[in-house]
Amino acid sequence: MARPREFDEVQVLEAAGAVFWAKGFEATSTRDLVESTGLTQSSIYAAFGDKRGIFLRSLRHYLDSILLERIVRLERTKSPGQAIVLFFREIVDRSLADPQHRGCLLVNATLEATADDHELQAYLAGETAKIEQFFLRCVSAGQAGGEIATSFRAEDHARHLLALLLGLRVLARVRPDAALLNGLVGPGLAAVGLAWPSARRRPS
Amino acid sequence: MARPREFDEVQVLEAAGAVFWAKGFEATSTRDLVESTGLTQSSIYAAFGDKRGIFLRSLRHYLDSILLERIVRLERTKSPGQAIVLFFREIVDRSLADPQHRGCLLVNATLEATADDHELQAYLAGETAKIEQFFLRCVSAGQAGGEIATSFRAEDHARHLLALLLGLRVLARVRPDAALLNGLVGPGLAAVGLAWPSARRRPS
DNA sequence: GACATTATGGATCGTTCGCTCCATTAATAT
DNA sequence: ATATTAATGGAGCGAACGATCCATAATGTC
Repeated sequence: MARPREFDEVQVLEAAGAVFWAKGFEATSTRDLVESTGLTQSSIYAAFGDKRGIFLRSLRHYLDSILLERIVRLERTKSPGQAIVLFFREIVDRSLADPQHRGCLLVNATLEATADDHELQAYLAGETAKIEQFFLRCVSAGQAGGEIATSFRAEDHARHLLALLLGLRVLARVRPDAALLNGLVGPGLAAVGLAWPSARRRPS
Repeated sequence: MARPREFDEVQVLEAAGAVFWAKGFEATSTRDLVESTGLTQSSIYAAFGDKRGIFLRSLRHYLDSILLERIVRLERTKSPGQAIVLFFREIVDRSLADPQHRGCLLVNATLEATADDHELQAYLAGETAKIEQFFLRCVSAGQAGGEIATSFRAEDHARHLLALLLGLRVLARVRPDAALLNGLVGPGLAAVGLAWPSARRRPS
């Protein structure tokens, strides 16, 4: 047909996503993207349309390759309760391991999206709902199997776990402290009747 | 001495804060501030130094007049457990009542602050720590009085409540839904042994 | 090998950005 | 009154912004 691309799209999306992740959409300039991806402005605009386009693409790539992958992997190989516990285990560990303390690209994007941007709002709402549905499936199955507390409806347990996750990711950005992040998960998981390995229960 | 100011500083800080709250720091231009405050650029720069200056001042005003006020008021007039419950009650109600779905200015600012901005990071970390300390005082007193569960150390209960609050505020921005926001608080407060009035326990 | 098609590199477009200059206005101090 | 100090209004600064144009390079089709 024509001249082929010289760049690998996945590599470019990850390079661009890393900058958006660290600095946010507004604070990232197209020159920043040129520097991080190695592409020229021409190539970026030819391939992705505009700045918003490459942002949405890198956000989608991040969600599919990291978040969705984690959900699928845990749900396939672990029990419902263990899937929840290990989900939080991985999030905490990755949050603490990131020297840039970037938190979660989805959360960062969510807080930067304005109310009038209906398209992005709808997409972000849908993605958080995916996480919620993952928790819901785990809780429902866990309740049926006796692994998870039936104190509340599965829907509300799932909502609570979602909020716990998002709050954890906010704190990961501003206070990436092991005692804080590990400590808060214990009571959170206790609400659904799950034990958090690193939790120290109150000496009594 | 000299010519007095023609504007009311509190009004200006609230007008500026409202814009930063809705759009974020980067997406707010100094022209936006001119429009929302009614001041000229000259007056803004003379009074607050630069864009960052008026942002920090309006953030501080927001925290002192809304968040800190709420903490002081509830802690003075309510029992430890009820202070926690009513704190979440007010947050949920205000989140649902805001037609712009702005969430929380503190959370928004936290997610926009980059890791290299040590001054802002330290300030934001300190403010979240203030909320955590409020929860800690309530939990400690509540545990001593038998109102709050002693299942975990008071520190971890407080950390969990902080994460719950921040997660709630994230969801308030992207999914301001009554069933979601009310539903997630029930299991969260149950972890500390508190009842959430609007919670529907599982029919069994 | 000529042609059509697409990618690339680099310059550059018009706009908006944060911010400043300066003349003017309004107050107090002497 | 006059001098002094600070706030105001408006024009405008240089720089950075998102985005585009165009000549050139690299491929497949015929």
